[in-house]
Amino acid sequence: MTLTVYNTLSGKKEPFVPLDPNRVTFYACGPTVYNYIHVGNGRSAVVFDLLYRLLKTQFSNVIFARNLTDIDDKINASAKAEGVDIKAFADTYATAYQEDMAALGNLDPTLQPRATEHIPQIIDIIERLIDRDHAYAAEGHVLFAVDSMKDYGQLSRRNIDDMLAGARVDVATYKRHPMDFVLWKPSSDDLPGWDSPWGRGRPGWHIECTAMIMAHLGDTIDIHGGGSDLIFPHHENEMAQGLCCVPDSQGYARYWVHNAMLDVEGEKMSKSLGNFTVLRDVLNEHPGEVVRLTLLSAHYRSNLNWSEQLLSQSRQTLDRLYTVLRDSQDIAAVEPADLSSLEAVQALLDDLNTPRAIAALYELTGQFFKTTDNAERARLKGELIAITGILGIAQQDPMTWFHGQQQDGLQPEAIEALIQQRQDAKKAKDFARADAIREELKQAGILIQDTREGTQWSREA
RNA sequence: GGCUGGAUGGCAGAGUGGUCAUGCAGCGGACUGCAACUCCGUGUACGCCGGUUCGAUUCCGACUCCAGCCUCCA
Repeated sequence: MTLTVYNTLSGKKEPFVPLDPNRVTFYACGPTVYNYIHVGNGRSAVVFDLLYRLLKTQFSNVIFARNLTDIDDKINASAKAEGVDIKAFADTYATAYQEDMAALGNLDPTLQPRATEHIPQIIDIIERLIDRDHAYAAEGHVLFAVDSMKDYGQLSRRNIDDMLAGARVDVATYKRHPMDFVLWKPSSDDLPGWDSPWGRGRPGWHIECTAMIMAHLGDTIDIHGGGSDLIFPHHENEMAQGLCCVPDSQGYARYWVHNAMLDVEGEKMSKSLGNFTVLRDVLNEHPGEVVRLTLLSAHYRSNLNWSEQLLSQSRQTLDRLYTVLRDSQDIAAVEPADLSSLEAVQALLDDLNTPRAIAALYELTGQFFKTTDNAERARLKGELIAITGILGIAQQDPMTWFHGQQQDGLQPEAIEALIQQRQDAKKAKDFARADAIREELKQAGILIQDTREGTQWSREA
């Protein structure tokens, strides 16, 4: 069973065959660091982290780069509005981004290149584009000439004329063609800038990704990922640059993978609409694994409507998975001999079908609770661990999951003591006393269960 | 206006030309002193209209509605 992915470029689901199986190259668009990311941004990051994990099960050497765009007019404007240093401002949010990624359980990418560290490479690509007549300098700007490329619009399946019909922007006088986009723009003294053949300036959007890809991954990469809202213009323009700056290019990215948007009440969650939920606010209220599972609960190419109800369902799912792990603490997991024979893994290999994988996980838990055969339980535990390992969920110790962090309130020793008192009361048939203790614990946010494994407790979500 | 995707039971969400998705919630039952956990049982779901077919939620066409992109956006 091999991995298949939906390729935006072809509009079809295709088997994934890397150019070089010994070096799989994968680039995902990271954030422009000018504020805290919202949950929708988190979805993209989780989806591509999952793809990274999955690729690692199939190939020994996967190079995964996720960039940080730390030079951008929005950064400049926001920093100025707050009256802080631009670089310090960008660094603040870059750090916050890393924290958010970790909280979601995302692995560290192989590389996390930053735009400002690739200015020479950016200038080099622009020069090559000019040399090859795909770009031109005008009034301190350098622009990419879209009509110099016959397939421009291929990725987003649109032609220049159609786009012009819907265009609502004023066309800058220095553009030869209205759709031409900026590769380099002049910086005034109060803005970040670098010396270049076209004067002191800074890169336009799009170009930094191409520079980082070519610097670290190569002229042709296997997979390029990002949100579907980046298909046009961002990825279209990246592809145009990437193809045009290389003679006889073998392709810029061979597979384009795009995740669908997160919705709020049927509408895209976005910064411009202002209907977003800041990811770290959610992470303050819910465990990272709950947020992660929620973001994976729909297929990545389907819109996902964000809601509290969804979060609590994910919480329940994780409780169930952790219940299996808790009940099997004294059973050694048996590692599956063939990972790709597992239903859940097959589902994931089929274009990251996470809902089917989660359903398969449920099947496992059901089998686990039904059987009393420890050999089978050991096998099921092993399968569950293998699958949750790929999904990046249920990675904690089950007792840590249920007992939570040592916070304020009742400490474990006190809780255990009360539970013992309740056991004694039950033994003495003093059920009123037993229930009173249970109620007392509940008031303290502690729930107890008399399971077949003995009395268990957990902190209320 | 152009281009992409969607429309599945109370909710979430897969999938399929003809027998089951799955989960949550609900209902009934087992277990339990009671709860909870766990188990068992329980639902005339596939936007609308045509067509193809022995048979369509699934294929084809029209229609309605929704979302996304065409401007910064994951």
